[in-house]
Amino acid sequence: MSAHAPSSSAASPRPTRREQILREASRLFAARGFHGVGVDEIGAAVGISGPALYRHFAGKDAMLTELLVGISTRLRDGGRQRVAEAEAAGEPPAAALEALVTGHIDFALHDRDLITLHDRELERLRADDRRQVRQLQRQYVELWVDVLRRVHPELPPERARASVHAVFGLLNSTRHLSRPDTLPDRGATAVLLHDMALGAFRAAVDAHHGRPG
Amino acid sequence: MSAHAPSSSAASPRPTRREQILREASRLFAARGFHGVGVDEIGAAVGISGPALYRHFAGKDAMLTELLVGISTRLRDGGRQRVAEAEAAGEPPAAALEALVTGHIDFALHDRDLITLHDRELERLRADDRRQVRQLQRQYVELWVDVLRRVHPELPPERARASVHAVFGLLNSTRHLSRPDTLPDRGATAVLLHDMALGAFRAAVDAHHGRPG
DNA sequence: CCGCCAGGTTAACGTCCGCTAACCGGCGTG
DNA sequence: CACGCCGGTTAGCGGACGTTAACCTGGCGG
Repeated sequence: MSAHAPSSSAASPRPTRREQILREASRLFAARGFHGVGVDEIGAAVGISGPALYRHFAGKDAMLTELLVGISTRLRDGGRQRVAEAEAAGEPPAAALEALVTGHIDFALHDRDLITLHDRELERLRADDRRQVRQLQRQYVELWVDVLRRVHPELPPERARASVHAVFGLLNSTRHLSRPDTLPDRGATAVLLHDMALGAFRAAVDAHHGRPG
Repeated sequence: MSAHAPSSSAASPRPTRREQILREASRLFAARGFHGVGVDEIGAAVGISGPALYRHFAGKDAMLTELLVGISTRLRDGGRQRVAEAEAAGEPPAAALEALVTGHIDFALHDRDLITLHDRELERLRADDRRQVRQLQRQYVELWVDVLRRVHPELPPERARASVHAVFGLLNSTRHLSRPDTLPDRGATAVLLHDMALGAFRAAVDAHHGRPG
């Protein structure tokens, strides 16, 4: 991969050209699919045209790679940090799980296009890049599984993993949501998703002991 | 649309050529995306090659259209039928909701590729076909919303709709699941998803009254 | 037995697309 | 002031892709 990405941390007021391109590319890829968007179109979206993109990226594939590796990394690292903070504060595992849920929702609401891409266009990557992204995703899942099983040690690993995948599906549904026709504001949506995710987890646990009568 | 589809009901032992093509096309489209699959590839998957497909379909677009219209119609009609049956049997609304959940899970587990396609490749349709599919999807969502609000009349419509979308996300996560590395059998997965879906709905309702302390 | 047609084949066409080549202007630095 | 290079431009190439054309064949009805 190319060496010095501009260290995608807190929002810079003046986005660099690279960042503009990545932003527009993610928007277009999410809307029409990787193969459905041409380089001319991406260029036009940032006011330059066509082959000028090659001054910033090795090719169209490199843009998708950077987007997917970027979001997978940020998800994993953000999750790790939240869990570490909760533990450092001496909070119980349940608090760490809530922190994971809240963090993921923030991500899904803020970077909707990237959330869409990262489970939709993974197969378009070159084999080695795909392996890398899958590893990052797996580490993120395992982080959730570990925390979930610390809250409910009686939950078998495969069952915990399936529950986590299901909750990801629930949380990532924000991509269908959040259009003007839905809930009033993002806050309400976030709270609703938070509660539903925890409710789903609780149901997965309750059902595993005898069913609740 | 072309007139006489072979009335896609119960599994015929000898699938017609058209059905073979649709099956393989859905598999390939789900795996690599509509634009990522060539007609030669689809042909090869059923043992014929390339342009022979045009003896059965007007074009590549027509295959996708038929797949998406087909699954959207079957989802909506299947849901309507289950709700009608529950009502005819004099069962309470909660039973109808459970029937919807169970039916959707059956669908998601059995037609995984189609479930994937129908929220992933919608934008590739021609405008009028897209409108039709969206209308079918909307009717399916509204069916769920109506049943859900019959179970919990105090739930505001927008909140109910958001909950339904979130549960769809949860249920459709089977597409990530059900690989060999997950739960032992489909039955266990189905039960888990069923319980989590109902748990998520309950949480959406509980949170709406004062939070449970 | 003839002919037709359903359902294949291969060849070819036109377009689109990713990418490279060649060129160029402006601006910061020695 | 000259120069280099960063970041643009347009032209064009090569290959892939959807689709059409032209042709072929085997089985079935009259």
